[in-house]
Amino acid sequence: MAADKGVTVYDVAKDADVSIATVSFTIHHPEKVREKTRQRVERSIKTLGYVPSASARGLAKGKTGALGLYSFDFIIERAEGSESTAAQQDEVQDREDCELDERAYPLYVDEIQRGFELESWHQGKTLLLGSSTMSGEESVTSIAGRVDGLALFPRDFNDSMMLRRLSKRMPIVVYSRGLQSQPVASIMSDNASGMRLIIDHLVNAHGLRRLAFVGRLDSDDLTTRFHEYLAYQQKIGLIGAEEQGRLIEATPNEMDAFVSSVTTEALPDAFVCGTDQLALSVLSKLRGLGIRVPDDVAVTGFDGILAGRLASPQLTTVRQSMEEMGRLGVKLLLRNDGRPLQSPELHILPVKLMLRQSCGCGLNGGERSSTVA
Amino acid sequence: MAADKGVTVYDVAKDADVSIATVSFTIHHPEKVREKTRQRVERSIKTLGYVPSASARGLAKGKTGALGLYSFDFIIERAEGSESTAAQQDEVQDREDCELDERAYPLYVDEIQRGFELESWHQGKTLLLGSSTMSGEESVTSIAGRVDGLALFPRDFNDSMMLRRLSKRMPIVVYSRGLQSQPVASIMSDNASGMRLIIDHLVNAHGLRRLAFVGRLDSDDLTTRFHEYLAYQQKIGLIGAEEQGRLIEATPNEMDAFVSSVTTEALPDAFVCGTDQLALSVLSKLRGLGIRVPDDVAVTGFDGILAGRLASPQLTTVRQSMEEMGRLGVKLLLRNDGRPLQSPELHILPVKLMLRQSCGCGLNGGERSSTVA
DNA sequence: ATGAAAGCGCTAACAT
DNA sequence: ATGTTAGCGCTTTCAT
Repeated sequence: MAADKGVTVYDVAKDADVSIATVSFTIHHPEKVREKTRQRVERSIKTLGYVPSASARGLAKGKTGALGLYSFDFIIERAEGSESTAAQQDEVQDREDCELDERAYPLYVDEIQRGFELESWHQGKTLLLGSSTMSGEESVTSIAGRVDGLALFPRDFNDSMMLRRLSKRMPIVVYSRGLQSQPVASIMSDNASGMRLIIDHLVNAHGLRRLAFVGRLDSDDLTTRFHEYLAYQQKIGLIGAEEQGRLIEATPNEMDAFVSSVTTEALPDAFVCGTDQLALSVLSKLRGLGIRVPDDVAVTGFDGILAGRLASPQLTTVRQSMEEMGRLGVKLLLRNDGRPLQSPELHILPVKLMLRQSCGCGLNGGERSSTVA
Repeated sequence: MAADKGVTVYDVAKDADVSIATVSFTIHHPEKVREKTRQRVERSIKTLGYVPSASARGLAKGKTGALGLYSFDFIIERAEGSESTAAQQDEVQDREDCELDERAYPLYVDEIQRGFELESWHQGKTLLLGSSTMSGEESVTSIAGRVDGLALFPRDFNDSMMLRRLSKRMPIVVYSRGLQSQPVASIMSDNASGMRLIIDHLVNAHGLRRLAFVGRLDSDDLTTRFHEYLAYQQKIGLIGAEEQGRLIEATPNEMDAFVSSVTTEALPDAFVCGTDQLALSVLSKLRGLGIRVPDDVAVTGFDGILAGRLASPQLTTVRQSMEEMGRLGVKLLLRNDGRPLQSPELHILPVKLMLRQSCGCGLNGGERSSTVA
C-alpha cells in the first residue's frame, strides 16, 4: 500500500508469464504476437497499472518523442510587469484585483506558443516548455537534453556557440530572428511588406506625410521594420535620401522619450509604432495628454495582438499569422525524420494590414484588411 | 561535420582524461574535485558542447525533474471553437482575420496554467504540457511516464482506475473537482461563498429577488454553485424549502434553452450564470433580443476571466485566484520530496466578488471588490 | 580525489 | 511466435 514505486516491464512479464521482449513487442507490434498472449499481456498491463518509463524508452531509442519551446524571459518579464512597472499604473483603476494586464495579454509569443502546442499535440509529440528563469544557458541546456527538437525565442541571444552546438545535435527553430550564420530554421514575418502596407495606406488613403517611428531597435523585427520605414519613404519621395526619418526611441515601459518628443516638437501626422504593445502605450499617453486619435494624429501598430482589437480606438496594425508561425515551427522540427539542419533557412510568413480606427479608418465599426504574400 | 549525434560523458571523460565518474562528480559536486581536474573537465564540457541526456539521467536517478500539466481537451475545443460554433458567429465582424476569440481567451484554464508555469520554473522544474488530442488514456499515460508529478484538469474523468494507479506512482493534483475517493490533492475555489456573495449583493444592494440560474451541472464547480444558489436562497427566505429555484440549462454554445426561457417566460430580476463564459453569451443574447443590462435585468458571472472585464457592460462576477491555484498545484506536487499522497486532500481557495456594471453597480467606471477567506 | 562497475527500464537485434 | 541479451548514458556505491 505504500510507495508502489514503478511497475516495470519485468513485473508485467512475470505477471503475464512471458519475457520482457514479448511485453515490449505486444505494445509496439500487437499484430505480431499471438492473440492469446497479447490478451494476457494487456490484461497484466492494465491490472498492474503499468506506465512505461519515458526515460528508459528514450535512452534505448535515442529519441525522446518530445519537442521543446524555449522563451527567453518574455514570460517572466510579463509576470513581473504588473508589479514593477510603476509607469503603467497611472491610469489603472483596480490593478490589485487582476493579475493580467488586458493590454498585453495574450502576447505575441503566447499566440505563437498556442500554434506550437496545437501542432505538437496534433503530431503526437509532447511539449516541453522552458523559460530562462535561472541561469540562461544552464536552463536551455537542461531542456535541450529532453527533446528531439527545439524552438527558441532568442532575446539577446549572443551566445551563438551554444546554438551551434545544439544545432548539430537536433533541429533548431528560431523565431523572430534571421540567423543566417547558423544551421537553424528562422521563422519571421514579412516585416518589410507590412511596413510598406502601413505607409502606403497612411499616405494614400489618409494623405498623411509627416510620420514618426516609435520603438527601440532591439530586435531583428524592429530593425527590419525601421529600415523599411526609412527606405520606403525615400523610395516614394516622402523623405530625402540623406534624411534619417524621425525615430523616437521608446520602450513600452519607458515612454519618456515619446512624451518629451510630443510635448517639445510639433506633432507628426502619424506615429508608426514598432509593435502593438508600444502603440497601445502611445495611445494611452496621448489620451493623457489630451491629444485625440485619430483626429489629431494617427497611430499604427505591428503584430496584431488581441489587445489591439479591444483598444479604443481600435488599433490599425499589421497582423502576423502567429498560430501559423507556431505550427510551422513544429513541422520544421519534424521534417527529415528529425535530423539536424545542414544549413541556415529563412521562412518568411505573409502579413495582413488590419485597418481599424486608430489611423482614421473604420470609425463606424467596420474592419478591413489586405494581405500580402 | 555531419550528424554529431550526441556527445556523452564518455567523450568528455576521454577528452579530459578522467573517468566518467569524475565527469559526473564535477557536474554535481564541483567542490569535491580537485581544482585542476574540475577546470579540465569543465573545459572539455564546453569545448565538446556536452548536453546531458535527460533520459539517461532520469533512468539512473529514478526521477525526471519535470512536472506535467494535462488538460482534457479544453484547448482543443477552444481551438476548434471559432470554426465549429456557428452560433457564436452572428455578431462577429471579421472572424477570418483573427483566430482568437476575445470573449474567451485567455480562459480559466489558461490563467491557472500560467501560474503553474511560473511556479514550475521558479522551482527549477521543466514543464510538460499535455492534452487529450489522441486517445485520452494513452495520452495521459504517455505524459505520466515523463514526469515526477502531474496536475490534471479532469473533464469527464470517469476512469478513476487510472487515476488511482497514477496516484500510487507519483503525486497527483486535480483541479476543479473534489475527488475524495482517491489519494489526490484537489484544488477548488470557494464556490459556495462566492455564490453567497453574489446573492447577498443582488438582494441587499439592488433589491432583486427573482433570480434565475443559467448553466448545466456538468462539473463539480457548477454543481456546487447551483446547490448553494438554492440552499442560500432558502436560508434567507428568498425561496421556499420545497422549491427548486429557477434553473436554465444552457451551455455556452447551445443557448437555445436560455433564449426560449427568456422569450416564453417572464424576465427574472437577474440571471445568475454558472461561469463567465456563459454570462458573456447571455449578455450577447440579451443584446440581440433588445433587452438591456443591467436596466432590464442584471447578469452575473463566475470565474473572473479577463474577457469579463472587457465586456460591455463589464461583468460582475466572482473571481478565483487562478494564478494562485496554478502555483499551489506545483507546490503540492513538490512537497514531501515528491512522494505520492497517502490520502485525499481538498484545498479550497478564497474568492473575491468583483462588482462591475452588469449587476447595476459601477456604471461610472469604478470597480469594487470584497473578499472572502 | 578518482576509478571501476553495477544497475536504472526499455528496445531491438539475434536466437530459438 | 517468443525468449536472450546487449547496450542506451548516467548516477552512485564501493574500492583504491
